[in-house]
Amino acid sequence: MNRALPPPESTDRILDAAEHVFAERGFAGASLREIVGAAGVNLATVYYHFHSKDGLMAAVLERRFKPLQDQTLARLRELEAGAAGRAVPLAELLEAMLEPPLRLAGRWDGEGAAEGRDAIRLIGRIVNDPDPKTQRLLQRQQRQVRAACLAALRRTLPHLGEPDLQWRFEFFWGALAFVLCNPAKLEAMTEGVCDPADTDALQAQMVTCFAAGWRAPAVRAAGRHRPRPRRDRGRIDPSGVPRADTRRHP
Amino acid sequence: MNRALPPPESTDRILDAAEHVFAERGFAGASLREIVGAAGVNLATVYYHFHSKDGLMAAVLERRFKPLQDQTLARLRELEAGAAGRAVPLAELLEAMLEPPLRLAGRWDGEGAAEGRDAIRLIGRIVNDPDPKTQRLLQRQQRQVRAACLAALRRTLPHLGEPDLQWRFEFFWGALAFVLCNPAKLEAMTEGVCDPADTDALQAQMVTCFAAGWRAPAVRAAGRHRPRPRRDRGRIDPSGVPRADTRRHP
DNA sequence: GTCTATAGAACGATAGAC
DNA sequence: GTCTATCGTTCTATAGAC
Repeated sequence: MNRALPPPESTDRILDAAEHVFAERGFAGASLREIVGAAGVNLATVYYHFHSKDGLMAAVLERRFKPLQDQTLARLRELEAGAAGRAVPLAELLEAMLEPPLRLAGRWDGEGAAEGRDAIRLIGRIVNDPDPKTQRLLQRQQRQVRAACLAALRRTLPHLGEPDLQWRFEFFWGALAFVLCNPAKLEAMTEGVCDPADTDALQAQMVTCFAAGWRAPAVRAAGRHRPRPRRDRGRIDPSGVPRADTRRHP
Repeated sequence: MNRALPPPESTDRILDAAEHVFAERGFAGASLREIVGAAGVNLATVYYHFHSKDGLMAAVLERRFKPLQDQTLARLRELEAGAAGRAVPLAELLEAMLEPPLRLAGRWDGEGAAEGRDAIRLIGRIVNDPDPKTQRLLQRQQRQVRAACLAALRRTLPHLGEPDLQWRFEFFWGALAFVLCNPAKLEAMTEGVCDPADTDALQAQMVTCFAAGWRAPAVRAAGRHRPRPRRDRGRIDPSGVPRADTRRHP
């Protein structure tokens, strides 16, 4: 297909290979030897350019996150400008949040082929990684976009209190990451009913589901966080979760 | 607190420690040495009882999944019986799906302390793990519950087509896993607005958001999966996903 | 069943020639 | 900048005494 393009520099080949292997095996499960094998370079080259496994991962993430951020922020600014002081319609906000990741995920066939898929799968991996180092990196990257989205949502959904808004905001990203980051699983679980490559269907379903979900009334702030007040409504189930006879140290 | 209980068997201590370390570091990132250190047993003991790292992980998961499954299936049967042929109300279905994991996650303070949290964090880890071996194990475990939930939902939400239903079903579990499996991140990201220990608030928000989202109309089946038909509505953004010219060193 | 001791392999990282 | 060669560590897993 693309014959005229110059061969990718070795750093790009390393980043591409690392993205793939990290997405496939996770950070801890990936070995630099598999990465350099796939990239067709030497082990020492990685250390020369990125000086550690951590540094390589940081470079891989930065390459993807920056454009995603920029695109989303640009779309939001555009919407706010067009709204001229009024609240931006909910569906448009949702689409602005969805479009950059979906466009990346949609690069599914053709020349970009596996690139987008690996990138998205990797993002899905790390947003669920509790490792503090990863989380700091991620949080720093997402802070600005998150604030911008929430600010717009507050104006569009003034009936929601802050906890309502942020819980549902997390639901949104969680749902998106879940279906995007593990396409093989989605297809297997739904037995082909949901096609992870069909980003148009995904976008439509996300917009429909969350526009309605976010418009739902605020949850009345019931006396929050009394230790365990959950009503045991008509329980039968005799099997409890295993009790404290499973303990840590005697 | 609980003094009369017999000391936990070494297999239970190993399972508890493994659950904690697997949740903290992931499967690949966890080392058996850290696990046996926390469990206060010898390395060989693990191999005697579980005969491999894989076997240990399988045992850890089985201990948690079985009760979760049984509880959900029991709740669903109970609801269907009470409905006597009519469709089960949506809110009750949602609560039946939420209660078992939330009860496990809610074991947050008191004697069970970190147990439930580790279990839930681990589940959150593995549902997002693309490793085929993990996925087969998970799929086998979840198959029955998934089918039962979907069957009930089909009766309660007859206006939804099969793709609508299953997309939104995945959104639901994705959202739940996202907020449950990484409590530290949720609290940091929301700057304390969302308290992951407040499972009552989480349940209320999930029910409200997804009851509305699932009741939303079906997405009209637009001519599905033409390669890249997404309308570029009034784009400004010149920054595409980075092509191969974003590099590290000039 | 529970231990010590260690095999055997893979890992991240570095030194140093070119 | 790119290579080969290797260091030192850590890992899963096993052998064999008690």
